[in-house]
Parts: sequence; C-alpha cells; structure tokens
Amino acid sequence: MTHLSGSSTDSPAGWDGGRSNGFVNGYHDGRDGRVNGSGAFGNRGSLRSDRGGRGGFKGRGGAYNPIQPVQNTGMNVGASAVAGTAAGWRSPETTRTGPNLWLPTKGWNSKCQSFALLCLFVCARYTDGLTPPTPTPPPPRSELFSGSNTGINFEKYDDIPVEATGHNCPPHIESFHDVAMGEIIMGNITLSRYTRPTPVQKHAIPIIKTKRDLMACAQTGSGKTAAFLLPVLSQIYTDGPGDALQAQYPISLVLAPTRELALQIYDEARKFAYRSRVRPCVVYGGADIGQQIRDLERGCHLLVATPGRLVDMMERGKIGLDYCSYLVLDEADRMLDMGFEPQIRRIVEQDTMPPKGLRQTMMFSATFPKEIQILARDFLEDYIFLAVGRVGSTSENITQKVVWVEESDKRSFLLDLLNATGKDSLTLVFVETKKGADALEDFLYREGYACTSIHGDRSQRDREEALHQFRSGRCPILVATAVAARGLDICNVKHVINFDLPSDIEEYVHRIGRTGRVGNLGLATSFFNDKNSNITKDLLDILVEAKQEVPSWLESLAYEHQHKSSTRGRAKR
DNA sequence: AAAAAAT
Repeated sequence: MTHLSGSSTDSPAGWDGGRSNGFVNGYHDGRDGRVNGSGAFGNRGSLRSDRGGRGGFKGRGGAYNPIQPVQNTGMNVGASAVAGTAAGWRSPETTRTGPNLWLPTKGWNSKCQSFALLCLFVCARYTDGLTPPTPTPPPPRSELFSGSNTGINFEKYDDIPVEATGHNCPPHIESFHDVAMGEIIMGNITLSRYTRPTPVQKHAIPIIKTKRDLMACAQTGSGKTAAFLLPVLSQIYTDGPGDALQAQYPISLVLAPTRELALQIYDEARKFAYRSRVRPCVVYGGADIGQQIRDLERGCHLLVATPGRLVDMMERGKIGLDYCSYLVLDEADRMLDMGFEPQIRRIVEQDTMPPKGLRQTMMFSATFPKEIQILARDFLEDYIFLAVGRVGSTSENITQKVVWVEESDKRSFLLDLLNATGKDSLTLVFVETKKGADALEDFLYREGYACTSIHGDRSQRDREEALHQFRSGRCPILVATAVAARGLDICNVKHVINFDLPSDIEEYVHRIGRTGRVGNLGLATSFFNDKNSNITKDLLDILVEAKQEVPSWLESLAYEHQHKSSTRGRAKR
C-alpha cells in the first residue's frame, strides 16, 4: 500500500490490511444505494459538442486555474449554476449559508438519518432536470474499514533519510493534524486507524496541499497511496468541484499499470471519501464497459483507471479530462516505460487535459530509474523531488535469501519451502511466463496444495477471483506473473518466492515488496541459476544495501561478471 | 523473450 500502506506501490491499504471486499464477482456495480439513478443530466447533450473542448475555458473573465477553480461563475448552464447557488461545492470554511451538499449537514458524526434528510432535500430541490451527481450513501462501515495491520517495525521508518529538493519546498508535518485536511478526511483517517503518518506521507501531504508538482520515491509498503489520496481528496473537498459537475468530467485522475491495482486504489479512495460528496469511480479493461459507463454517469470526481480503457472511454466521449486538475501516476516509472509511454502521452498531452502548470501532477513509485526520471520531467512543472531512502532500495523489514537452484530442482525445492510454511500465512510465488504460471499451478494442485494463479491471459473475472481467494486465505498460495508485482497490498503475505528471478532489478524490488509492509516483517526467497547472470550485480548491491546475508558464490559471480561484461550498471534502459 | 494494457 501506498499508504501507510498507501502508496501504491504501496497503497494506503497497508494500514488496514488488505482490501475491503467491496466487490463481488469482479463487478462493482450496485455497491451503493442511489438517490436518483442515472440520467441526471439528460439535457446536457453530447460531451464534446456542448463544451467545445478547451474553449470552455474562455469567456470567463479571467485566467482559468483548474487547481483553484473559479466558483460560481454562472457560466455553466444547469448543474453548476444550481450547485453554486445551493452553496453546495464551496469551501466549508467560507460557506455556511445553506445546507452544504459537500459536507454532511451535521458534521462528521452525524448518522445515516442526516443522509436521508439530505437526500430528501436534494430530491425536492432538483426536480427540474438539473440534478447534481448522486451523493454516495454511506456503505456499511465494516465493509470499508477493516483492521489495521501496522507492524512492529513501524517506528523504524523514522530512521530512513529523506531528500526533498525543489524550489520552496514546504516543511513536512509530524501529525495528520498539522495540516488542514477537513473533518471528513480526519474522520476517515481515524476510522482507517492511521495514527501517525509514514515518512512519505509526512512530506508528500504538505507538498500536495500547497499545490506543487511532485515526483515521490519511497519504499514498497511505506504508505504511498494514502500519501496522494488524502491530500488530493482533501483538496477536492475544499475547492469543490468547480465546473466539473457533470459526471464525465473528473477533477482528479489516478493512472495505474494493472487492473487489480486500479481496483485497489479505488477501494482506498472509497474509504477516504466515506460520507463525503466526492464520488470515486474506476475503469479498466476486461470488465463490462456498459456497467462502468453507467457508474460514471452517476457522477465521478476522482477517476482511477488503467490507460487502455481510459483512452477507449475518452474516444467514446464518455470521459472528458478538460477539468482534471489533479493527475497522479502511480507506479510512475512503469507508466512511463516503453510499453505505456505512448498511451500516457495520448491521455495527458494529446487530449483536453489542462497542460502542466495548470494541472497538478504527482508521480509515485518505489523505483525510478534515472532515465525515466528525465523523461518524467516532460509532465512536471517546477516539481519537488522527494526520496525516502535511496530510490529503488528495499525495506529492511524483508529478509532476502538467494539460493542456487538448477531449473530441474526448482519444483522439489519449492515444495520444501511450502512445507515449512506456517498454516496461516500467505505465500506468493512469482514466475516469468504465463505458461509457467499455468504449469506450476497445475503441479502444485496435483501435489495437493490449495493454490491459485493469476496472469494476463486469464479472464478478468478469474483474475479478480484468484486474488480474492488468495487475500481471503482460501488459497494461501498464489502463483503469479509480473501482473502481481507492483502495488498490490495483501496483508499477511509472509513469503515471496521468486521461482524465476526477473531480468531487471526494479521488478525484483517490487515483487519482494509484496511482503514486509507497513512495519511488518517478511521473507523473500529467490531461486538463482545460470539463467540469471544478468541480474547478479544489481541483486548483490541490493542485498548489501539492505544488510542481508550475501552468499559467497553470488559475490564471486558478480566479480566475474564485472570482468566480462561491458554493459554493466545502467546502460540498459 | 516476456508481461502488461482496449476490443
């Protein structure tokens, strides 16, 4: 979790351990009750044609600042004008002249009755086709907030050196109370049982609250997700939706490299948006697009997405990024590598999203190769670079073992490891190929182990089901490809096994980061043989830095490799 | 070479 769990690469989930079972069978429709259903904006016409794209910014008598949207300009027909007069979207500090739709009417502690009253008010008031986005009714608290799983080494995070560079970097905070995030956020922080911010949260929250662009690097499981969700949601509450009232114009966009990670971030966002008017949505491939569209039409202030499905939605005219003031790239180095970069440029630079400088851009990852940091500057303006610990380093809460295992011995060695594993802990086994994942799962299944597997050739339903079976402990062994390497916050993963080592060190860092999160201890075992010589040097460096035991054969190999390889270091990438 | 990401 990136949050304390939070980041994505870690996500905030870290604190409360695991996901909150917010969905069934891979679909997330019908998760909340609804006041007005969809179709609230029946008279708005098509997305593009009634706004003229960017042209919508003109004629407002002033420069448009999407980060601090002009309030109450009266320019948008319908919904925004109505909301303006209803004082619905203004800062709670400045407006209390009418029922405030953005905040609970009786403050944080009010119960569901006040929500019902609010709904009645909303229904009575908007009978003219100008109904605003549906408020999110409070789902059961227990569904959203599961127990905290902060570990015994949580306090040790304070020993990690922090680097924050850039113009006028605001001071860090020591407590969530040190920065004004509003009663809703503070209440949800309490419900999430976050007591103290993690280092990345201490620094990133004030930076984001002062509306600065940010490139943040922090170890896996150190709370990155919450580090961006909390301040971004807090800004949305404070600023109100501005002109982005219509369902299809999110104020904030979070992009993630895998569908399951997008889903996890969305679940975190729902947690922090509890009892607020902010409505998070998620779109990703492999799931019913019709359901996702219907969900969007009920209102979307914060959108979590994977790139392909988002582009599809944009091309269908279902989502406009014209008023997107906040852009977050989670697992940013992955999002900007060769596979994703064109799609990111398509979304961020070649459509209607406000340009850098007007929007606020935030990037998070546990790894961030120098070359990609340079590329990332294309999307940032006067940004602050934040690094908690060395970029790309691993948590000392993870015990890393590297063992020499020939290909032919891997299976029996794996069985030995599994047999030595406690009953209640989860084991994540990484392999390099999808075929390999299928084969290994079959093997373990035949050997009588309760296991499942996940990879990109599975149906989305199967993928989500496998993850659910694993998280819930029904299948305490998960065989996975790279799809599960980044960001997923699964509490109680005690052991990560690299049945096949990856070819680059970043992948290794993210994989083993599925354990040892938020101060908990974890174990990572990697099978090494002749096929892995490419990662020898980087792996050795990581082990030494994290004060791990280094096998003498690995040291020798690294020494030999150094003398025959001409492309050491980071010439690649 | 492989994995991921739209259909």
